[in-house]
Amino acid sequence: MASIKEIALAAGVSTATVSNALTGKGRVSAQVIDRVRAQADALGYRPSNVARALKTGQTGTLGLVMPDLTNPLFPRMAQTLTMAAEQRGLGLLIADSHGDEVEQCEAIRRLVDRSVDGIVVVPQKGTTLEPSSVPMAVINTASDPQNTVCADHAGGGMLIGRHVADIGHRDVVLLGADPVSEVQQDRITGFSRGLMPNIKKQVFWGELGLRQLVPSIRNGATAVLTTSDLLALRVLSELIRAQMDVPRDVSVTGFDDMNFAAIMHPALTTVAQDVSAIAEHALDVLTAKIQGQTGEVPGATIPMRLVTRASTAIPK
Amino acid sequence: MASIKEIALAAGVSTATVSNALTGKGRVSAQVIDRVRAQADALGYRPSNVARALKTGQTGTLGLVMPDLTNPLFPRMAQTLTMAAEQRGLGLLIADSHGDEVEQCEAIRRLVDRSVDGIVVVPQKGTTLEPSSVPMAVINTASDPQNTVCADHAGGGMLIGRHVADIGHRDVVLLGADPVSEVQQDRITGFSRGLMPNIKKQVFWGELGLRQLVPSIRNGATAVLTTSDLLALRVLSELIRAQMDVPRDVSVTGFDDMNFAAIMHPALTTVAQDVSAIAEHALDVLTAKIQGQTGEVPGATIPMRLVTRASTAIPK
DNA sequence: GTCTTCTGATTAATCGATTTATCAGCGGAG
DNA sequence: CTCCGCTGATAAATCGATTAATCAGAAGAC
Repeated sequence: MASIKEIALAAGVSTATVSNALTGKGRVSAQVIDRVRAQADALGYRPSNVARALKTGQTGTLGLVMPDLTNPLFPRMAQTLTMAAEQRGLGLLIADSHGDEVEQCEAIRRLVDRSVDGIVVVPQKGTTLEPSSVPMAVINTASDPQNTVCADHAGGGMLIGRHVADIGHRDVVLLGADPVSEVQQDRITGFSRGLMPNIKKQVFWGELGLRQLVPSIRNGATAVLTTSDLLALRVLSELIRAQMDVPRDVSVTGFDDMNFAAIMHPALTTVAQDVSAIAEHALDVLTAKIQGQTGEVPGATIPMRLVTRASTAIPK
Repeated sequence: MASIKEIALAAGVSTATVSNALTGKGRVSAQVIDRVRAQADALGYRPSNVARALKTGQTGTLGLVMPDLTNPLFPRMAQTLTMAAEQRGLGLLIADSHGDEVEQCEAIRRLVDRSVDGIVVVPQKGTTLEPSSVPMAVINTASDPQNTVCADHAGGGMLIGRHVADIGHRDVVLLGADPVSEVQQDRITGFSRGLMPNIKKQVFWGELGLRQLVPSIRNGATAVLTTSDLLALRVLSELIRAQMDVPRDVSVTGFDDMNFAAIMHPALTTVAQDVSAIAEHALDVLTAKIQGQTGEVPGATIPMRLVTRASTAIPK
């Protein structure tokens, strides 16, 4: 309600002096600063950052574009980014690109129209971003050339692969949900790399893959490595329906360590992303870009952590 | 980049006329409107809503305050609200009140400082909101006097209770996570109301309650009604550990129909919120308040929908 | 004593839109 | 012919801050 003008009037100085006193810029005597500060909080002054934004061209607000939130990891990312932004005194406007590349562009345009200072994008599977007027940070996967920071999906896959190999599996099924997703491709690649070369590997995708599962196991496979916890859950249902026990008859792994992974039965062996490290890094890069650092930053890759639980065991 | 001034120059008119032509206010001849529009999109003009906000006092941005996002329903609400706001041409700033009543106030203050036009609050369990200078809409539960709109938690509980009673259960355990939560209290109340009066009911809470479960079942209980899907998942693990089969030995129900409820094993009987109806109503009320409707709107209650799946069955 | 320098503050422009008050011109009424 | 009313457009104020330019006065240099 109270503006800089009222404070100026009350303190008997000019608005410029009030601004300088409150922001610490310019030259103001100590006593005047005190007087202005006193009047400011006597009047319950809160600066209008709309006005400030108009003059300075910075709104102190970032945008976040997320793919459709069916994947429960995204909300976690959104929340972590919100908190990380908050700590830097920034707001976060969230936009949703519900599964559509066109909508993704639209979402970015909307955010730009709302004059955000920068945008964090978790891109739609298999899309490329057109360059925009505002700085961007991309959270995707190492194999995306536009990538700014991401979890080490391939590395996480390797951890899983090596774990399964270590405990003795020699015939393994790799299951992904959608081959269009670069992230899932990288995870599958990681699996293969983590398993020894002499291990038999079969890669399946989607619904079709789910149906190929049981035959493969009857044919000798002893482990199913999936590219998401949700997918692992579906695999579990499928196996139970086929009267198979996890982990006695077959080991199953997930990816991302979602909230239910620890409490489901059997508890799921999976790998966890360091979401907060990713968020922090994304904002670091983005704020640097906003402040005009021009140098191209190489994409950072945050290691994943193996979480071994009950769903993997030594093959019989 | 291009401002109203450049358009004015290019079209040979004043800035006032440009503004009038583009917004459809004031008196402008048809030809001038055409000329201005042509220049506007020739220059790729995008209005600065920072400037607009400064003059009009409306930013076209709403705030959303959520409790800590451990509950996976909240992200869904956040996403739905984001989309609903988007459709109305509004932005949504999300703030998190990580589990703390003080933080909740802080979050609201931060949003007000960012000059949002109104705030949607999903309050922290067992807290009250202090009145603020900006319009608010509260999404909580019917028994909260500040409530604006909510799912019919008691009604949902009733649906569950009645379903379980209908299929023949006569000794039932009601399990909640935290008695401080008004929402969970209402759900439990609903359970009781849905079950016939002659049915034996025991109410348990939290970790302690989880440990009382198996004894109660050994003692004759045939169904466990929980106040959340996540809790139901934990119950399932507990029962499997005790060598009990769901639903053969005991029926289990959840609440909210979260993403994993349909694909876990056994698939979970639960009730679903009409999240999008709730979001729409919240925004309707909020925008009405912003436009100055002063009349107190009575809290609306959106019915829930029973989803029967494999986790409930006729008791043996 | 004059000239420079530095300090502490003010004046006024500015950001980009909206909006009120004003104005020029034109047609019709009297 | 003059006055009124209407239309289409403009000038200028305004929102609330930031900031470049300016200025008055005191202190220090020579």
